[in-house]
Amino acid sequence: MTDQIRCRFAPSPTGFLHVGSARTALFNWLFARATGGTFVLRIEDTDGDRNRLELIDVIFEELQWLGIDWDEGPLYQSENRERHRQVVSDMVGRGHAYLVNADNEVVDQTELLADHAVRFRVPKDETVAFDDAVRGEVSFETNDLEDFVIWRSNGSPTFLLANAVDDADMGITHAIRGEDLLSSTPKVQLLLQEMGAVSPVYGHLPLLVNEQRKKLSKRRDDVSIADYRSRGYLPEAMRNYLALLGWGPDDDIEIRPIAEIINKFDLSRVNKAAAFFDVAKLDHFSATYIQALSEDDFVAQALPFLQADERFADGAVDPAAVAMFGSEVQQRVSKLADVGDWYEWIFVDEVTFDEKSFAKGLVKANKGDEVLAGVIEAFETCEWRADVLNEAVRSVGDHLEVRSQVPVRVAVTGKQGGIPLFEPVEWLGRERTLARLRQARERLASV
RNA sequence: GCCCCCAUCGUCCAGCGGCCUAGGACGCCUGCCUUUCACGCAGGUAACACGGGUUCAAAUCCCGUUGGGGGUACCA
Repeated sequence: MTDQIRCRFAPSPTGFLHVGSARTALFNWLFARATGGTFVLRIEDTDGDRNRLELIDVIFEELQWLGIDWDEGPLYQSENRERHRQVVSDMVGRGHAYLVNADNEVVDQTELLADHAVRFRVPKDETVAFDDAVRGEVSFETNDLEDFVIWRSNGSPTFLLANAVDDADMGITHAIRGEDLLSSTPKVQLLLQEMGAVSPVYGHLPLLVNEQRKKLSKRRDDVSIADYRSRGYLPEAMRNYLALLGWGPDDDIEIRPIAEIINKFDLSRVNKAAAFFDVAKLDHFSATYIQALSEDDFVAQALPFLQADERFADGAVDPAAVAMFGSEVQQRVSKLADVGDWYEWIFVDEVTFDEKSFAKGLVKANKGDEVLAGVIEAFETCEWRADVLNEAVRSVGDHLEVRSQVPVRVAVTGKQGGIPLFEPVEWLGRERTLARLRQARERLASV
């Protein structure tokens, strides 16, 4: 049981889950699942900011949404305050750490004092080396390290101290985290060493970067998992995509069930170079997962997004109609928030013309007005059935020797592209369709 | 500045000394399908940063250069 792997995801309670953090959580989870190890969730609330519990819940929700479950925890670092204090106090007692006042002047005391911070006494002329699980041998000289703070003057431990103590206490065997923490590793190792604790194996994941190749930042970049969730990306797609940032299976198959990913995952084969979070590729993954949904499932998942879509009046979205054209929409979207684009003309009272479409599909179209006139005439009396409507439009086009569908489509939907036209038109009904056709003709005449 | 890390198509990965005239995916382009758009299918475009070694043989190992990034807080 001693070689049982234990890894952890240790976010700080910021109130949202960053895509980079999510990737870190995912890799830890994959590693645990791949090795039969234990995945622990620990909240690094070193400031003891427990009144922000609801912010922590957001992180749990996003992890659950991604299908990342944990075996132990959540544990709160703030609950180990006394233990942390004891460790710091012991270090001071042993002379391996010292007090410092508000002006950063050394205070010669062997007991912890209020309003005094504690700095760790970094040994001189030593080399701290460790074998990083993804990077291999990494080493630092202690002479390059300053005596860092391990205990704040407000009576709380710093990340460095709490991290070292908790990993040791929890028997964490592998600490897999972002590369931004690489240079803090020697400090943690020094702490561990001083405590006489065994160091976990560290594995530093390559950073996720933006197009400028800078670390993804909350301010500049679109980084909240919640945002992607609210845009209707499927969690399986997001998880699959995230798994491929910094790692790839040796058989080149990218989109695959999570069980296979777990099977193929190998921490030692994780990349070292930073990766760009490419939304275009995410879109492709998401589209693929959406297409794989059953039609019923797609409709059920799309409905809430349509109902929340501000383009539609209350009650305008007819679930039966959504279901009727569901499969056509399903193969055209990459995220659920986009379904409204395809249903828009169907559920809206008055279509808004896309200027480019209107110009191309009607103004510049060959005999656009004549097509509309012919179709209006046919639609006034023909049987109101999709196939009949389709034939009528074709026949008008044949007589005029032009392609007649696009002008009609633009007139009725306001746009050039879209799902097959005639079934929705049948659903729309004669009156509304005719009204749109006539309105388009008037608009055309006024150009 | 100092410390550390990194370097294969525009992007994400495969490649772990010979199978590489470098493979897959996204994107982009072309064609097919289709009186719309998309899906699908078939093609195409495009990379081992540079310079030295080591070796019979290097994208793969070593060194250097250049470039990029991270850290350098009583944030984590």
